Amino acid sequence: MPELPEVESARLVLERHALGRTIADVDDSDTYVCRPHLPGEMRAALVGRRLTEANRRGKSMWCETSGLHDAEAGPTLGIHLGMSGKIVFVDRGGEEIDGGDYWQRGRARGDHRFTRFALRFTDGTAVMLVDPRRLGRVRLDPPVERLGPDALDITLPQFRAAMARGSAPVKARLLDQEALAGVGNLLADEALWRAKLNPNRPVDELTRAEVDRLRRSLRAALDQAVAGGGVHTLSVIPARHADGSCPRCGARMVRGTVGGRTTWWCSREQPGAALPA
DNA sequence: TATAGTGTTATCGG
DNA sequence: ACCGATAACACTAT
Repeated sequence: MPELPEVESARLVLERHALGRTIADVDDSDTYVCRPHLPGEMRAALVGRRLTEANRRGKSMWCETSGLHDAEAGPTLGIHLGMSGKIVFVDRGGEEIDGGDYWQRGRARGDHRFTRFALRFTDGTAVMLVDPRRLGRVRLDPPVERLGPDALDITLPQFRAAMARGSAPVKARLLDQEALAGVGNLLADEALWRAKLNPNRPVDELTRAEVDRLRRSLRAALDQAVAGGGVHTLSVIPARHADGSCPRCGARMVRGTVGGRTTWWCSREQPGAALPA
């Protein structure tokens, strides 16, 4: 599902099409995705306004809105894609003309069965959140202040600080959105594989050189995935299966659970392994 | 029919 | 209170 690169693709869909159009109607009837709002609450807050900015930090997006009648700006619209969310833009005829294709798996273009939220504009176009699993979220004035630095912007000192606390496995720390924002399960495996670090290594046992190497690897993985439009374009992802082998050295890939998530690593290049029972 | 899953968060135990 | 591990969430694809 969406990690930073996919969310950036979704943000660009909003930026290309949703900014500047006037909101005519809002479908906020899914009370699970739109919690804690009541149905109609977001519609009442947004109709007549325009989206003026599409922002992102880690996997969270938020849009600023215009004021009504030259008044001050409106509320902030927060969007999180969860595990299966996609942002899709459709034209006046309901034809899908952008979005969604950054992650085609399990969904045909134009399949809007799982639309959970939508903004319809005065010109008849619309943006929608298509999210089969409904783990995505849309809300007003979302809390984003708890997120750590965006993984694309994080400086070396900030990255060192993010890895400096506690003794969790390094992969668990990479996934901690309060430490740094944007890294998901696949990106974490890729960065660790590139840095040749075992995902179970406790952060407090990493050398400074290893931490710095990890940041370079993460940066390279992010750049590749953002350019390619998604984490599915990363190198080690195709090897995450039962008889997968390391794309670099050919050794068998090993599967385990780290930080509560399914994790794959190279048995030869990422040694160190399982913590003693 | 049973299971895994690209994310987040409440809850529990140390 | 801090930290880390786990379950739960909702639902589809395999």
